Amino acid sequence: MAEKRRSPCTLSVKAHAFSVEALIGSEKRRKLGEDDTRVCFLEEVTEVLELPSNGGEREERACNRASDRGSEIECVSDGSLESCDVLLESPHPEARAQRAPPVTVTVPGEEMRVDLQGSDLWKRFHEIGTEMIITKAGRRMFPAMRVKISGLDPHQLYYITMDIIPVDNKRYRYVYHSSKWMVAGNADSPVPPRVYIHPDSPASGETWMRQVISFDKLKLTNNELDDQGHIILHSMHKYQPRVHVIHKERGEELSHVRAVPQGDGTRTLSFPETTFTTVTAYQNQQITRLKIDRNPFAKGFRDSGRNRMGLEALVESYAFWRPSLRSLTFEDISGIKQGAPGPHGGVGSPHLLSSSPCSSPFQVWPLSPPDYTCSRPTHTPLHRYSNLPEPFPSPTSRGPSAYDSEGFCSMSLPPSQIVSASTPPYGLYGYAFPPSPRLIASPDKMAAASAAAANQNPFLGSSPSGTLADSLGMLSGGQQANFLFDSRTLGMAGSQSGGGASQVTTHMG
Amino acid sequence: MAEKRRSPCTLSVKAHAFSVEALIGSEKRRKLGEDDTRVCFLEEVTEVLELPSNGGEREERACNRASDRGSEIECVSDGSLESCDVLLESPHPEARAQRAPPVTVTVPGEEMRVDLQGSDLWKRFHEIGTEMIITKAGRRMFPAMRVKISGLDPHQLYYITMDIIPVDNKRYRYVYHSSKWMVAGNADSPVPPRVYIHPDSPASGETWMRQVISFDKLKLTNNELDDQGHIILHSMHKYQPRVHVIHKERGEELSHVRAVPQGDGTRTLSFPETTFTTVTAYQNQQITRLKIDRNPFAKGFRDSGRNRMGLEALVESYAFWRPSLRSLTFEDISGIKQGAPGPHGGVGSPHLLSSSPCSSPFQVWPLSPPDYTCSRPTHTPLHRYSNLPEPFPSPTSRGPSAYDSEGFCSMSLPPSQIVSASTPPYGLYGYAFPPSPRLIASPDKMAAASAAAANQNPFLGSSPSGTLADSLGMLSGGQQANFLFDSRTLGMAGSQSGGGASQVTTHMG
DNA sequence: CGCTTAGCACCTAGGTGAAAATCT
DNA sequence: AGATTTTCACCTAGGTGCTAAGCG
Repeated sequence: MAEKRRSPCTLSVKAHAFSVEALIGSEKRRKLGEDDTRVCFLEEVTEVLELPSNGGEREERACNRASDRGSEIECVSDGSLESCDVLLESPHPEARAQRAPPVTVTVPGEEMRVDLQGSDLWKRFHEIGTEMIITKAGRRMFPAMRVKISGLDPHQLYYITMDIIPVDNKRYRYVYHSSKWMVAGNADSPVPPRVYIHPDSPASGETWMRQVISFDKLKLTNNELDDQGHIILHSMHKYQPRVHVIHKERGEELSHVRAVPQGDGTRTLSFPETTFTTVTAYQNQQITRLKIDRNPFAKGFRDSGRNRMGLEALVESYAFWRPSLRSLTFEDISGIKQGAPGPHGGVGSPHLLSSSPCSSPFQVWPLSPPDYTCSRPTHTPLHRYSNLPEPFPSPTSRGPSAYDSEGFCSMSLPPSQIVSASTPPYGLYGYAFPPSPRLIASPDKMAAASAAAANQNPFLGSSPSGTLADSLGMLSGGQQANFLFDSRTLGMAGSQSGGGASQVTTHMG
Repeated sequence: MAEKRRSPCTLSVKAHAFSVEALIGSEKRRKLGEDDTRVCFLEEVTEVLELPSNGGEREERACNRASDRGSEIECVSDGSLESCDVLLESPHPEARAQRAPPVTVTVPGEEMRVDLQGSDLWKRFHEIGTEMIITKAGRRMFPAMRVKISGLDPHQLYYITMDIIPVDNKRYRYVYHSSKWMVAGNADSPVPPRVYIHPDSPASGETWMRQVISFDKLKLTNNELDDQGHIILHSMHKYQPRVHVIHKERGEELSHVRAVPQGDGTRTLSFPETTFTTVTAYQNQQITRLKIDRNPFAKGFRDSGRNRMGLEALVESYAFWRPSLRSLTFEDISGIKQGAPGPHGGVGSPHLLSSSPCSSPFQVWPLSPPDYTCSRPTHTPLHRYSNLPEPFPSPTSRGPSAYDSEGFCSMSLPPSQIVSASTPPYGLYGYAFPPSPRLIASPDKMAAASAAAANQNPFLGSSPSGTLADSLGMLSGGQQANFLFDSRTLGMAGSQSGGGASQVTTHMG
């Protein structure tokens, strides 16, 4: 099966050029793990920013971005064991200084909190320097943005949208020699701004809060003439995704166009760890690896997994095609290893083919953390890299935590843990959330809703799922009957739902 | 490849019991074909029915159905070459007699027309006796309901929903001996009524009219405890799908629940050829065959196709596993044939393994058309069976018309037409409509919409696709700026869009 | 015996990065 | 030489009817 692939055990041509630094990666932080949903005990951080109109460094950099409407919240809080210094980082110090109270609040006392799901994975990428492939036909993001929102008025309607704005006005190029992104000039000319409207929009606050709001259907393209509605970006630029929560005013659906996104009923949220650089082909091998290890659709490029033959068979077949097994080069080893860090360690020769570039003769620790400033628009301190030399986890151990498996270095782990890689990583990350049909942000809007028995008219009666009611606007409550979430309540709720996720709390009317 | 299937060339165990009548089928009507979208020159039929409140035979039969709200339109018009008598049929003669003018019309002069897409295929099934499988997990319908609507107010918002009501209060069983559905008692107790809300809802009339509105994501289940929002039905009962067009009143989205579906802003449409009997396993072999031949997902059960080996290889491999090739039984032949009516005729022995039960020694014409009255709630005359003995089409010819390929009898066609089956039926029927991304009823609502360049604020500016505007309710027009379609205009439009489709025109406010 | 269910092989549909080809 | 496009094998995800087993 695996032999069908033309060269399953070799790095790309660019592998000849990658640097040792790039192969090592700044791995650390191994959590008690419970996937992305593990509990966060850290205090949430509230950053309510009011960008007056135009101004500040960012405004000058961002060409096509669609900001400057409503208040913008940036959240960097983190439930992981990472240094809490990060919590106070902000890519926009000038904006943080303006920290302003929320403007007119339609529902006084209501407080909205947003958790970024999969924050840990995002940070793993961010530490390396997240890259997102863009293609003419449109390419999904991985990871995808997933948020969980609290504090909405359950009976009000909201649109939730996402856009992606430039982080600066620079163009970048990746220097293999130094494994760094370097400025390569000014940004290209603006592209048509686009917004991805979450397909469940509009929906009630109740509906939104009940589900993880996923943007995994969103696609990025570099085709400026795209007619598929994908988000158009420039390659080799840095971007920041943003989520917008837009309160739908009753009776205003067909008018007051401009008021919708600009009014106080709109909140804009961004998570600095979700910034990324657009590419048409991955530049950093670590990014490639992490994508392959975590994106289920790239499973074909993992050599671990249940369908894999054992080490012996692999070596045999490999020797069959490449008779000079004994004269394996670094490229050979890396190639084998890159995809097959899994089931071998426990049964075969864990040293010969153990699992990562780290085991290569070139393996070294970086003397200093890589400079990621190019990948972050801020002056963020690099605290997170301070504990780099921690032992790496098993590259493919598939324990209860999705974040325990990375596929990097395994040398410090006993072979038994490596063997556990043979159990496939099904259901990791959000792609296999526990099937809670109504709660998953479905592409279909779960449109078929129970119209509640006991009534001949399917449009009458209560709607257990709420979907029908949401879609048909049959909610009985109104602005007079709002649920009020205060910050204390939400803070407590954080220990139930938002573990490990970036969070933000704000007021919204 | 094909040999992997355990018994690719045998009928099911039930094959021993099927009747010759069931194998023959009432085939006829071979059109010039242009798929489902071929032009219809027949005059459209308008049937505006006002079901007063309760009354009529049907009301007594339907137990759980959610009718009796708004006016209900039944349409049986047809653009095919079928006898035009059908055009005047109605399953509800008593209702037809009442043919009433539309009730309060919000927009005077506006006339709504609905075309059933794929009407020809529906009729093919209907002639046999459509069966739909229901499962615990939910099963899609095939064919799926697809309609095209004209005459809506482009600037108003509408919900489009579908429900499925019992045709009578009977339970049925299929008698293999006579290939008929027979009444087997009274209907089972009612099930929770459910409504499938088209995922694009709500959307503007403009949006709805621009696309084929497909209900192919709808699923049927026999699980009365279903929590997936699927439509719950009883097995072995007869049902009629209905489409509802519900005008969304501005400002009423959160109240006046009952008014929404009952008011004059609601139109209910049903197409008698879409009635079906629910089953947990197909009863009539003809239905099985037609499903396999037309549903792309059942392609694995067709033995035609590009990946198929030639007849010789097929026979060889068949003989390999079943050494008694020379003593092929009818079951053997039927088995081969059932799946492989395709590439053999032109190259090998078209008589030995040619393509259908019709070529079996049992092949006969039915002396009288099968009694389908059970499958139709009406006293519809059986005109459509009058021209039964017409030559059958190529079973797998894949010409420009999806309706030219059926997989029944090929004996009257030259081998060359049969060989053409080797070109796969990709893109037939609606599953592969010409990709007009914005116009296809997408599960995603095409949420990422262009916010029109030229504006920093993505929520401002015009929306070329209309999607953003529709979703955010930013249409500038209102009730004062309605497009008016009169019946003449719509009739002309029929030659562009609704060819071969069932149509209905009504007034709607 | 009739009907239902669960597992299966076989598909469609489409998301991956690799690699080669092409563009600039 | 760098960036982009295209094609491909290999996946996920899920829709088919078949089959055998289960149920009443």
